[in-house]
Amino acid sequence: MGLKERRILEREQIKSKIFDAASEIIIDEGLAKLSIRKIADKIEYSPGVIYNYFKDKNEIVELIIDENIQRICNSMLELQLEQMNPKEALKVGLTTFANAMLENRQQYRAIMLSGINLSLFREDTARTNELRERLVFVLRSGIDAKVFEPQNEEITTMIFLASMFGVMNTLVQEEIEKKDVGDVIIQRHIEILINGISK
Amino acid sequence: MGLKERRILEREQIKSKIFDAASEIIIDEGLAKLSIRKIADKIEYSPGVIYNYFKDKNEIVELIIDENIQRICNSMLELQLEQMNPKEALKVGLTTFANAMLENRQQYRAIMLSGINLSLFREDTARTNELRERLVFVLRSGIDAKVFEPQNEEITTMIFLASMFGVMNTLVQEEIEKKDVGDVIIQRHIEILINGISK
Amino acid sequence: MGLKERRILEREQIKSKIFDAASEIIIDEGLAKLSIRKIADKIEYSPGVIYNYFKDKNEIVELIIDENIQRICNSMLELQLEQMNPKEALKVGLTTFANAMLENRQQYRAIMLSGINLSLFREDTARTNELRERLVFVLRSGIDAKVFEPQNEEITTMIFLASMFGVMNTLVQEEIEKKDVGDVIIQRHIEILINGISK
Amino acid sequence: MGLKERRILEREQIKSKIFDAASEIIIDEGLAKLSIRKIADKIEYSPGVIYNYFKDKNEIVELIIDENIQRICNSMLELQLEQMNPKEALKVGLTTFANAMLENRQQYRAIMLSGINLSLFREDTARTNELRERLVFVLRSGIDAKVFEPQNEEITTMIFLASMFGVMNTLVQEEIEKKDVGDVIIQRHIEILINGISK
DNA sequence: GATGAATGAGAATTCATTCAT
DNA sequence: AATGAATGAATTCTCATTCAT
Repeated sequence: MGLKERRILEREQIKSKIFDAASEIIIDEGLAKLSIRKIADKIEYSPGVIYNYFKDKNEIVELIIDENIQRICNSMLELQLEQMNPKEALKVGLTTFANAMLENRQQYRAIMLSGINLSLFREDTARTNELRERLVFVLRSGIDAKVFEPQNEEITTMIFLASMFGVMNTLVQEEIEKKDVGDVIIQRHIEILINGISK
Repeated sequence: MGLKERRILEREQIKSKIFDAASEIIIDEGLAKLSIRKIADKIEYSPGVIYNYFKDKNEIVELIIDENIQRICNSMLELQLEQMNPKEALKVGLTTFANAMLENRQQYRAIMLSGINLSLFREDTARTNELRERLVFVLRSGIDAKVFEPQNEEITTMIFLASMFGVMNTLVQEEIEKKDVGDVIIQRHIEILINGISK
Repeated sequence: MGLKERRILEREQIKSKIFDAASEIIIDEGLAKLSIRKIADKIEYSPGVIYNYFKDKNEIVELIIDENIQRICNSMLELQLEQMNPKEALKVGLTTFANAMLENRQQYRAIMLSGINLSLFREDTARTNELRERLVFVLRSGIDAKVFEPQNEEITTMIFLASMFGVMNTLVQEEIEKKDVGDVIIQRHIEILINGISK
Repeated sequence: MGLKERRILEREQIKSKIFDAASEIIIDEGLAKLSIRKIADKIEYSPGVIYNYFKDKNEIVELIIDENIQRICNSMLELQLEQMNPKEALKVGLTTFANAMLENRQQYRAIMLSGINLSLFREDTARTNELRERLVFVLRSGIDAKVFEPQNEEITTMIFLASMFGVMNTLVQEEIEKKDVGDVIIQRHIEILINGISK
């Protein structure tokens, strides 16, 4: 491995370190308490160094949020929902979505609270769009198959996602960390939602 | 009225003034922009005086959040849900709850943003307890009347409230301020939830 | 003297202290080296305190510059130029102007170099306008009296002021502080200018 | 050419590159925006390398200023003033001087802003000395030819140069960039100066 | 009780300079 | 000679809180 490669590698490592430190601070203390100085302290570098790797604090936050949104979306988009019946598809999809969100609890909270989760509904991020379209597709299939009540699929999708967010947020806030309790709540929640739109 | 009483009264009045000023700032500019200086400017007192009435800034914020939670709870607790059939009771109750939350969008957001809405589920505030109990009661009536599926009412209550929070949060964040659009979403949401637990 | 008056007085004193400290720093080290911290160090207060008296650093700088412009303008505007013959009026006016500028050498340099002396020609500050008008009037009188060559008075005024600035700047920079040497140069300069437009 | 010579040549080339990059930045963005990082970016070298060629940032700035002073001086020194009559010589000389200054407005401003144009009068830079001597010579010729008033030529030279600086500074600051307007002012200015010392 | 000046710690950011590689 | 990461001190500004009056 040449010098250049090592440099690049090291660079990536430090970038990761900064990224992870910021994530941890968000997890431990919340987004509002994140500061450049705290990150620097955590990685035991001087504050200025962070600007060698990121444009500004905002870039770090946005990257963390983006990364999480991508991860959450991807988890569901990897599924082969089209091959399942609509109810099953919804159930599997939403469950996967929930689990992906709970994977990084506090980071998810950062997303939720930063006002940036707008993007899930409004901005044209490829992934979030895909996610919504996938859900809309499943709902439409179900309506066509006379399994779901015929209702505006866009609105239903929005409600489902928003509702998921709310329940996830509560789980995180209530610090219901025991997997079994959380799972019961999530399952029941998804059941209610699917029931709620079924004939 | 003796001197003492007047003193106490005056004290309460100033406390209120501070409280209201802080509320207004949160409503107008958001929790992040709330500062002691701003409160002081608004009430036309000096900053220091605020510490004669409140321990610190945090206490004010917590009180405001509490008050809003109370208000939101009360709006629903004032209803005579017992006299309605369970479905109707749920629908009216949740709609009222939603409207109460949307009344002060920014303050509601402050509640969301501070990790304090824990209290809705965990802390033994009289009002929040009552709210939960009321919902549990309605659910139980519905189960007894064979209108709702027999399921753990505590969990269902939690899910309902959390789900409401999620949708409200999205409405506020998406800045869906037109009442009619918001109303459609809220109604559809409540419909899904009630349908979801109905036989 | 009541408490309030004393407070106001003290406030003015501190404001002056800040103002003077800033002036001194400009004088000693130049505008580029002026910083809030340096001011604070000089007055032996904490940096934050400065923001109790001035909006920001810029306000301080602008005030210093304004004040000096006012002072310089006033010195000339107080003269009764109309009662003199045009040549005499010009000579007295420009000499006064020069002396006023040299009074606060470094502050004058701050004005000169800050790019703010624009105002002398462009902005509609009452005083600077008046100054220009006064000179234009003198020139016009001289032209009417066939003492000066008929030429655009606005342009001549601009050239005179700019030329004065240049010579003053050089005197300050060259640190020609001995009054007699400076005076000779200034007198010769003014002579040349007046000669230069005379028939 | 031996290895040593090539090394020296290369060294000079890089030095030039740094120098030119810095000049461009000053021209485009002004002295205040000049930074080592920016220079490094421009020449596509790393920041550290600059310190192999220059002691520090200041040295670069001073060299640029020197160079500009040289250039401005040279523009006038190249003229064959001795072959003209004194008035013509002054007019041509000062006009050339003015145009040379306006060629690089920003750099000229850098000269003004740094207290370094001292050198024009005080330091024994060969070129600036020559410039002053040339003007002194022209003035003396005029005095001998009874065209100019007999007066101290050193002082007159100083006044002329200082006056030119003042007017140039104003032109640059007022952003009078249209050549025709600027030219009128410059010509009128030079006229006044020459008139001012003529019999 | 009220004042409001002052503090001190903290925020983000910039940048000349150094130095191990 | 060149790299570029790191430093450390600097910048402006904000704000909760304290305290002498």
